[in-house]
Amino acid sequence: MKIGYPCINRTVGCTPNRTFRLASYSKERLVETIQLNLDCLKKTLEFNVKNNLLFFRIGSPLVPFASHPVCKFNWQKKFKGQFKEIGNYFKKNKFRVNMHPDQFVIINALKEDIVKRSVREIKYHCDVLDLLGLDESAKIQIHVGGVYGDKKSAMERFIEVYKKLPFAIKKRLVIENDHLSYSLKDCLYIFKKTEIPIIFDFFHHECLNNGENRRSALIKAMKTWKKKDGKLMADYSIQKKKAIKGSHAESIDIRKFKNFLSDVKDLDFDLMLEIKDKEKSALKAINILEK
DNA sequence: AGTTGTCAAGCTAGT
DNA sequence: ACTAGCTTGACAACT
Repeated sequence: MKIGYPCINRTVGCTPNRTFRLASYSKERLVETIQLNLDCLKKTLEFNVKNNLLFFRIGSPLVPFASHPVCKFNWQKKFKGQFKEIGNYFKKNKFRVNMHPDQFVIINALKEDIVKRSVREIKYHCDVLDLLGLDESAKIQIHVGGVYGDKKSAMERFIEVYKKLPFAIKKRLVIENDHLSYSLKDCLYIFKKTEIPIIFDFFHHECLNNGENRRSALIKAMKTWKKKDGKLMADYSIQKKKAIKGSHAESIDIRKFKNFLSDVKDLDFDLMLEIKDKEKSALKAINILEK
């Protein structure tokens, strides 16, 4: 099992998610920001290697406005060498990598324009992973979304849109069970029609399920990952106290985490800790795992 | 230097 | 009607 945390490290003193306002867009600003983000990404990865945190989620703003019409600059070409270098670092250290596009990405939206922009945005995420030279086990996770009061139709729309996506996207796209609309069971239905792998979110499963315990649910989700997809990816979090259902806790609860591990650690999968204090909790988790 | 309102994009549940 | 929350922060203008 590899353990990781998403997008940003609070210790290294920089962020790989710098961006800027659309109003101040310029090619120069874009190039400058991408450079700073790549530099920080490298620094973050070095921290992770040192601490054996080998599952990492790259933040979407790595290349700001990449899928926006304002961006006409060929950043892919300009930064090709640096992406390759970071990709080699990922590979050398056997990292598991994923990305998670924003909530605006809804490929089964009713408005054609939203669908189009969503696909563009996913394509950008693919470009990043492709430029890094990562294989099909590097995934892009999205929620099914697009309910608009009729989940059944939304699922059918998702299936139809997914079928027509280019292979470059299909090979990386995975769906995540969410805490409001799509349970594991719903995702399994979509899997049956599309063979899209399911990222299993333990916390969301606690919020929305059909009575399966977490171990048996995890096993069901694991079966949706083929060999070329790599091991199942899972998200882990716990409820933040005195906050609305679904908000993520500030830090890991050691007792709960040990209990969690004892349930599932004999099963081989990679675990992303979606906890607000990021690497701080990830370090606690890896220590518990390695003990 | 520190604080605060706002930022490309959507949706849902809760108030 | 409005906002918090989502994986979530960071920018930029103002004090």
